[in-house]
Amino acid sequence: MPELPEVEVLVRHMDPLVRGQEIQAVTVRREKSIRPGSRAAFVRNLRGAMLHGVRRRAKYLVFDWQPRNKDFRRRMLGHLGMTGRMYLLPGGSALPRHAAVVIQFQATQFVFEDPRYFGRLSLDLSPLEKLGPEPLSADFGVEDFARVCRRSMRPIKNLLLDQTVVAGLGNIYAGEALFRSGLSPRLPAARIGGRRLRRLHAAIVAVLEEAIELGSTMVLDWSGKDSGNRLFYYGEPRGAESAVAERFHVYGRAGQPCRVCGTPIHRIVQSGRSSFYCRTCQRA
DNA sequence: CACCATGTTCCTTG
DNA sequence: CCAAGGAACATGGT
Repeated sequence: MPELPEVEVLVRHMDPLVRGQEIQAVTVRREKSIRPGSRAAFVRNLRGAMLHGVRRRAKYLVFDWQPRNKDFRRRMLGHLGMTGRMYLLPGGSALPRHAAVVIQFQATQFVFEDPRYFGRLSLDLSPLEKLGPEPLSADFGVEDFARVCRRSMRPIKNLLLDQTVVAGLGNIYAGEALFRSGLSPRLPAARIGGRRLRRLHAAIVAVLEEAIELGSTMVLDWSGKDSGNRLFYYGEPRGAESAVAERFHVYGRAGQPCRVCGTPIHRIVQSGRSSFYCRTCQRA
């Protein structure tokens, strides 16, 4: 489920539910999901801690708490990888097969489930240091963004996936932002002029904001059972069926007509990943 | 059976 | 040093 908007919506749901909760017990059912780090150190640091809350940075979740011993760590990083989910279940509920880590609160249990094990939890916060600006904050300035683009010959799609350039875009929203700004994903970044770069910058912000807005209108399937709309674990939309169905303009739509001009959406592979775009609306 | 998949990191090659 | 490609991680959907 993980690009910036999905993590943001998850955090907004989860923060009020974990804030003020005391960690009674921690079960690491899959040690590889604590990475880097060991099960023993992880459990020792979390047990007895009082959660302050959870927030988002790029695609990461940052949990912070008051540890039971002042020498213990007070923050944890979470990443959902490709298929990770985090949710709360009533205490004592049956766990899904791929529940990797379970944290017990008073009446509920936090579950980190991840079939593919690309996601992780860790007490090591250092990955945050390498991240570029948050796209929805004032740190994401159009001038800085333009400067980075102008000195790179990499295809713009690849640049948008680079978390040091802007933090939080993934394959879906990078492609959607390029569609919205009318740019081919193959364009060498340095060949995009100031005007088009400004349009791209604005498209990145708009695409992310709209996705968060859409996600916020849905009811989370808090049980974690629903595979939801196949990409994320949102449950049913509240009176916004069509918005969900038409959520993407290009992602996953190879062969289907462009919503603007009707040209079949084209699929190419860049750096081993699919890029979808309209060859009429998105020019080189 | 085949192919594809929202992410990151590491390694090799140019 | 930079950029690109492939592999690895391991499973599930179509």
